[in-house]
Formats: sequence, C-alpha cells, structure tokens
Amino acid sequence: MNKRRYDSDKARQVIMENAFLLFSEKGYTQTSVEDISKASGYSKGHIYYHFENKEKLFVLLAQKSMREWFAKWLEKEPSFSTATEKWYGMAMHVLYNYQTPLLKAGQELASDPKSSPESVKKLFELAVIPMDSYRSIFQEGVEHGEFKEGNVEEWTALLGTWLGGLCQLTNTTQDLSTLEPLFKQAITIFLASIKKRGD
Amino acid sequence: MNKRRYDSDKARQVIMENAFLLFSEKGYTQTSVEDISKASGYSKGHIYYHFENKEKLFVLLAQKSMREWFAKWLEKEPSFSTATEKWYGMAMHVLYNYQTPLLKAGQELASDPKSSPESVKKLFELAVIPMDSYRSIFQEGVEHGEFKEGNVEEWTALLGTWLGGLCQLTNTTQDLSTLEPLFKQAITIFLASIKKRGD
DNA sequence: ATTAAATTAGAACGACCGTTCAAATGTAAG
DNA sequence: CTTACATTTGAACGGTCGTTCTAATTTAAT
Repeated sequence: MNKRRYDSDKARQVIMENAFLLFSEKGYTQTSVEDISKASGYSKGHIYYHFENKEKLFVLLAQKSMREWFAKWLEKEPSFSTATEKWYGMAMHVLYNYQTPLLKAGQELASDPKSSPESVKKLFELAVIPMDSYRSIFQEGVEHGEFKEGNVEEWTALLGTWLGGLCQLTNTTQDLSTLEPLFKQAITIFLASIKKRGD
Repeated sequence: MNKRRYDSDKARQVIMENAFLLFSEKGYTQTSVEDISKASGYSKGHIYYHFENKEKLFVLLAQKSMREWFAKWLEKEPSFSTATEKWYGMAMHVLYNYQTPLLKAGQELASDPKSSPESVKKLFELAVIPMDSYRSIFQEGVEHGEFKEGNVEEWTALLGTWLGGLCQLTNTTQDLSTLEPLFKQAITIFLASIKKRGD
C-alpha cells in the first residue's frame, strides 16, 4: 500500500482515455457509465465528479478528437508544396488519424431525440472541420493554376464523401497500411478529373 | 365499434412497417419494443406473437430491405444496354432505394457483443449483395471492351465506398433529387479513369 | 491537532427495457 | 351451444442504466 497523493487530473485523463476506447468500440448507447468506471478503475460516482454527465463527456471526447486531428494536419501541411501533394498527404492523414468509430458513435447520439440540442449542435459543428480543410486545398490548387476553374464546393462534397466512405473500411482491417493504395488511388482518380494538364 | 375479423397477417405487416420506420429513424438500440408497439397500435406482447425477439425482427427487416433493393435492380438492369449506362442507372438506384439509415442500425447491432453471432453473420452477408452487383457491372464492361483491363476488385472497393459515402448525404436532405448531380458526377469521374477511349 | 476543502467510493433511486406468461377475447367448426 | 384454436392484451419480472446523494478518505493549511 504505497501512499499516493490524490491526482485528480490523472484520474480525469484515465477516464477520458478509457471512455474514448469504449465509445469507439461499442458505440455511444452500448457503452455504459459503469463500463467506463470499471475500465478506468474509478467508481461510477467519481465519473460524475469530473464530468457533468455521459453525454457531455462524449461531446468533449469528440471535440478533442477532431481538434487533434485538425491540429496534426496543420502541423504537417507545410511539408507539402503543391495542392496535389497535399491531397495525397491528406488521404494518409485521414486514413491514420481520423477517428471513424468514435464519430460514428456521435451520429448515434445526434440522431437520438433524447439528446440535448446543444450537444447535437456541437457535433454537427465538428463535421465541418474536415470539409473546411478539404475545400482550402482545392482553393489553393485553383489559385496556383494547378487545378481547373470549377465548382469547388462540389469537389469538396465528392472527395469528402469518398474519403468518408473509404474510412468505413478501417473497421474491416487491423493493418491500416493495406488500405493505403486504395486511398491513394481515389486521390489519383479524382485529381485527374480536375487537373489542368495531364502530367 | 365495427366488428372486424382478426387479420393476423395485416398486424404482422403493420408491425414490420412501423418497426422499419423507427429503426431507420432512431437506430437499433434507441428503438424499443414499446415504441414499435405504440406506433403500430398493437400491444407489446403481441409483437412476440409474430416475432421471436427484437433482434430477429430487425434482421428480418434488413434482409427484406436488401433483397428488395436487389430485386428492383435486377428488374431495371436490362433497360440499360452498356456497362456505362448501367453505372449511371445503379447510382440512381442506390440514391433512391438503398436504405442507408436502416443498414446503419445494422452496424449498430453487429458491433454489439450481446448480439447473437447468427444475426451478425446474416447482416454481414447482406453487405456483400451490393458489392456483387457492382463487380458484375465492371466485369461486363471489361468483357465488352468498354473498360480497360484492370483490377476489378479494386474498382469495386473504390466505387462501392464512394457510393456508400455519398449515401450519408441522404441524412442531410429531404429532397433526394438535389443529390442526383453529385451521384452522377462521381460515376463520370470514376468511369473516365477506366474507360478505354475518352469519349 | 484541528479544520476545511478536495477527492473518491458505493449504495440507492427511479426509469426503462426485452421478455414471459396467464388470462381474455374473437373466430370457426361441430 | 360447445368446443377448440387463433389472436391479442396487459400485467409482471429481472435486469440494466444514468444519475444522485451521503459518507468516508485524503490532502493542505492553520
């Protein structure tokens, strides 16, 4: 029995980590507060010392996840010089960093009438983040004469949904690297349709 | 109070229709047997007269939905003469007939450890149906010299996930026809990359 | 040593859920 | 009318869940 001081921040962090894993694995509804309690080694009541309720805990995790995804992208973006390079980089960033299972759990929460409107609103705001990132790459490509003039909004919807669809495959495989060719091929095919000159 | 004979088949049908709508709207877990009971106007216990349990009722609906989707496609497929035409036809068929919300509820059930393995297996078998349909169009296109020789399996995965991703947009809009251009554009872009001659 | 505040545990609650079951009711046939 | 069967109901059960509350424990300051 080693005496340890309270470390409330640590407890908070442990709870968040385990909640993240459980929500990703089992979805929102099927993850109970007791599941989170047992996995993180703190009592059920203690979860409520750190978080107002299950719903707000989830929204916090979804926000954190998406913000980290975006911050990571902003970090590596400057390492690509052309819009084309950025798209291949983005495809890999999505494949390896986008938290598809957690955000699917978010759809579950959002479609539940019992969920508070504020939470639903916050989750919808998150969905905009990747789309904004996609759009700005297209815009840069057009401005630099790399891509044709065209309907950037439509391109964003098209390639955004494609990457979203491809992400569903991450459920099937453990080794994400096997999906790399598929993600890259999607970029190649799409960019070929909007490039100014066929290189 | 008009005297009516029992009509058990009608009851069964009404229950199935309302269960379909509720599962599609609220997902699997968030739809309770009582919800279905109230919506269909029959007592909770009566649901169990017609169906073994909630899970089997859902699997039945998912199978029915996918089989109807496939049967409808087989009906209209002969009206298209080339593989290219078939793809545009398929895109519209998916947009208007694929039951995305219900099948998303199926993923919910499948990822729940409490679900019976037989049910999960049946749901996974359903996911194969559209992929098989996609693959056979590609094969036809190759055999008729319409598409290049190439990795048909990869094409199937790529365009399959693209359509799957686009289907997520059906949640956003009530009027599906606004999505037609997007679906068609996806087909145009993809086929351009595998066509033998640029028409 | 005392006190006040922060942290943690665990019991308890009310609500809901899937399922079962016995009883009631309607139908058709003898 | 009686009987047998099909259909439908509604109460009840055991279980789980999100949340609340009280008390215990630890920490830090006096």
